[in-house]
Amino acid sequence: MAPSRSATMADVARLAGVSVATVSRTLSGTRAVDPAMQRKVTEAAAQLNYQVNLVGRALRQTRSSTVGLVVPDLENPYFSALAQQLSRVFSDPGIDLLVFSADGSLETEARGVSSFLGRQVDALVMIPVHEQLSEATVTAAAAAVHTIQLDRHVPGTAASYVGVSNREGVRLVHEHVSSCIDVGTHPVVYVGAAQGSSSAHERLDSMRRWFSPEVPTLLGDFSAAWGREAAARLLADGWRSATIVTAADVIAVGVVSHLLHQGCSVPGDFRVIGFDGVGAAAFAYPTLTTVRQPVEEMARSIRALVESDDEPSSRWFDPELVIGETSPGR
Amino acid sequence: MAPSRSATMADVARLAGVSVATVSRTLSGTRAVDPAMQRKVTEAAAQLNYQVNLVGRALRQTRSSTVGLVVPDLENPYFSALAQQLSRVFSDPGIDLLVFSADGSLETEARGVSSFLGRQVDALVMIPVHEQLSEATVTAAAAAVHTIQLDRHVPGTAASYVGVSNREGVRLVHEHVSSCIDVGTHPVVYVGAAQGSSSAHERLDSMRRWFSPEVPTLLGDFSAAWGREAAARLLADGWRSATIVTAADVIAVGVVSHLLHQGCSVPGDFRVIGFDGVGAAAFAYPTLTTVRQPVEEMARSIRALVESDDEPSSRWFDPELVIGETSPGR
DNA sequence: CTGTTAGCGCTTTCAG
DNA sequence: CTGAAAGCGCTAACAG
Repeated sequence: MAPSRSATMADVARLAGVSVATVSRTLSGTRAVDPAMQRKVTEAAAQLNYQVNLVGRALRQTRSSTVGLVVPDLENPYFSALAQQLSRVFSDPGIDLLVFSADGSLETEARGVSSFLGRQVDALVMIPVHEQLSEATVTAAAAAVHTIQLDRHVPGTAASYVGVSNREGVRLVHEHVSSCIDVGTHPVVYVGAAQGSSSAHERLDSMRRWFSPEVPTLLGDFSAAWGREAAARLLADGWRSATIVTAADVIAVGVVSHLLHQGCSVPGDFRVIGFDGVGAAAFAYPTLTTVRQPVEEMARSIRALVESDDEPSSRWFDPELVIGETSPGR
Repeated sequence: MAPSRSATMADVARLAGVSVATVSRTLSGTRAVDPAMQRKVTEAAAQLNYQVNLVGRALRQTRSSTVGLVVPDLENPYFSALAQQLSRVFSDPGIDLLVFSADGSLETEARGVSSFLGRQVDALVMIPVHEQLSEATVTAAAAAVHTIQLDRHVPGTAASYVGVSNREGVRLVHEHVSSCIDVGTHPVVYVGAAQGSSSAHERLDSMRRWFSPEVPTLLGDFSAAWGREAAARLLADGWRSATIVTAADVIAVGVVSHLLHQGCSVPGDFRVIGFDGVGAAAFAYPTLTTVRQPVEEMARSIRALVESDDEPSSRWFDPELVIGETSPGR
């Protein structure tokens, strides 16, 4: 079927023999309408297969019942989990969550934000690509619309923030590891992601705080490929046993995979600990000891922020340690 | 900073001392404008921090430089991979790809589609939730705008289709398995997803065609949890060795994980084969033998369809077998 | 409860 | 090349 010009409210009004105002009121239910007219309108609309033009509505109302979400990347399972939870919590009050991927690029991120602003979103949720370099974009967003940063934090902006306490997460890891081994004599290594995102930054800082300022550190990105490479480097450097704390489950999966392929024992030789606790990684073999983030609660908290019209505020959730086979309890 | 009413073209025109038409022409570059005026406009716009209101533009132009993507679920790594690739290919020609998750629900899917239609998207890409029950929604979409079904197919609609040949995928699996074992005497089991999506359907049909009409079959959903459960059932039913073909990598990960936890050998006792070949599953231990879909090419093909204004058409890509450790070559 | 009408911000004829 | 003005489809005053 060839796309045909679609019916407008005026068409419906004409067919139903009423005014456009009555059509509008019937269809959006903003005001009482005589039941008889209501029926005529509904029938005419059905007959013409009328679909409300949200662009017209948004232009008039200067809002759009839409919340925009800008993520750095959709292939990171943690981000897709957040996106999925957010869609779900906004579905209920009839708000459409639209997702835009910045594809790891600051320029694309800026484009996504101005696109959403130009579309008159009611609120903007974003996981900033970079801790410093995304500042202009976050600031621009916050100046125009209610903006909530998620997971990653650009300091000094007027936007709200929802995330997990990375410091508490690493504290849980430290507590767990301490109860299993003697942290003073057994080596602990950190495989993280390069500075740039606040979560990477905070996790590294917390490692230094809870374990040791000199904790050996390998920094790459949030990917399984990087996990493999990091493990290869450790082995090449002569490590034969250690506790490897990682910045994300995907990294941990790569680390574990490489170690096992090289004939190392996990957790015998190497304990491995992940971060995030969402996605299929949790179901892999062996199961991961990880820090689980409460993504569902975080999503609900964001909805609450969007609905309230309070001052920008920040909320840190406490994560939870999940014991798996890559680092079992004592 | 409190969100303030943002500047409009009229404001820019006033400040620059020109007409709104000139502002429009300068900013969108649709027509030649005197360089001097151009400069005045650009400066005024910068000074007022002017951002074009895309809603006004879309209302006037009846299009929006936007393509909508409706997926059943963002947590399925295959879908997020497609979403990511699509964002990337549309980024180049300056089209925003906006993603909406139907959260597995037909109602939400319908809402997503009418939302995009109401927003005047230039084209709509959708992975239908259900092979039959999504028909009304796909048809409605196709009647209003250029619509392309992706991965899953609702028969008998006027929408284009881009996907992989599941029959060819299963043929590759059959060829591989036949070269490793005697398919006549060694058991082959299929762990799939319940009918509903065309891909699940086609993969099962192809299993029956290439292997045997009586191939033992367990149907669940596209999740690692289901993979685990299916493996548990197989063991409970007394299976001690088999080749397990699955409908997706996430399922395969769950199957492998459960088997290894129960002390079975993979691929010694059980060979396991996945489908999709994207995401972190490929980096897990042991590595998966799987059927890789050419997601990048598929995304490019969709962009080509959107850009051309031809009749609806369908395109099936050939997948590729990737040998991993869960079912090595002979 | 219903109808008329004025715009939301923008692009695009149409004159000049 | 520039400006005035119409109008995209809708909702919200306002008057009846």
